[in-house]
Amino acid sequence: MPAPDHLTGAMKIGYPCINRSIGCSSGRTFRLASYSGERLEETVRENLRCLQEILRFNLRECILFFRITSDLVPFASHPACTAAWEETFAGAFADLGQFIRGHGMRISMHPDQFVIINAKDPGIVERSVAELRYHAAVLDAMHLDGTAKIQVHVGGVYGDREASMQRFCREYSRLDESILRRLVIENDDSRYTVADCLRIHEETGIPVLFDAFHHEVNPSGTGVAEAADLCSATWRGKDGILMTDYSTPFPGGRKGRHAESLDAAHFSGFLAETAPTDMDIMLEIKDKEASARLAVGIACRDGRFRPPAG
DNA sequence: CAGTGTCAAGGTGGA
DNA sequence: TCCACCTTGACACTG
Repeated sequence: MPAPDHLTGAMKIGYPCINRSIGCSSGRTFRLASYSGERLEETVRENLRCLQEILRFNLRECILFFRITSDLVPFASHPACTAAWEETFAGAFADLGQFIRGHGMRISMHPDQFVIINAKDPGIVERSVAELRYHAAVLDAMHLDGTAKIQVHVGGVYGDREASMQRFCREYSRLDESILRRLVIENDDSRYTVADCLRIHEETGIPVLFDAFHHEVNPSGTGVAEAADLCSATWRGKDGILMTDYSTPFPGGRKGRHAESLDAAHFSGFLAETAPTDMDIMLEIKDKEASARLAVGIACRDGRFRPPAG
């Protein structure tokens, strides 16, 4: 079922992984030491049920962008996990996917720091690929198209930026198609800038997700508006429009930290500045859905977001 | 039962 | 060469 017309093309706003309002988590996990097939199945069942609740909440609030937690299936890429979770929960995943597509929602995932595609140690690369395969399997199980993305950082520098970027390109070309169609890179706060990511894009074709906050902390010669525009051009039709990570600088300065709540004026200014660029915005703000609700209101008022009819 | 140390996985930079 | 830090929530143990 295609997304309703009134939802396509409009900016979508969202938040990552956790909803603090509804009293359940879709990322419940447990210690590896207490791993068992039963424990896994019980946890995944509960996580999927909660994910459904979060998405229903989001729909009510016109929050149409959401990042699914990497802990949805705990230890999925670990050798300890031999469970056929894709089969066991095929129906639940399919239902979630139908809900997402039917309401014109967009999904991303963001494996954490341990996924290093350009690592020098082949073992790290191998574990990273396994983790990416798991992320792709989750999105595939929901039958989501190529606009549902998996975002990663470029990786380590290892004292030689050029060689490390080349290593990224080399490893990238070896990835499965199921990963390639979803993988995007993101500029980070200390290693690889937007300019670095764009160079990797030129070599590989990989889309560049724009992290506005990281770009402020770790700039590369362009302003926010131009950087957003340049990143936007790396996304093709099948990728959907640009994804942007946005957060307000933490008051009081400690760089890299995320603010407790959205700075409405700053956000409004950001929207105005980047107005020419079509994008979906992920708010990396500690209070999660509260800020997303506020942002939806602001974007609505500023004419960047059209709520669903009815 | 509240408080808190620890958790699969890495890279970086200072000592 | 080693260790704290990055950033984060929550599991699971301790008293």
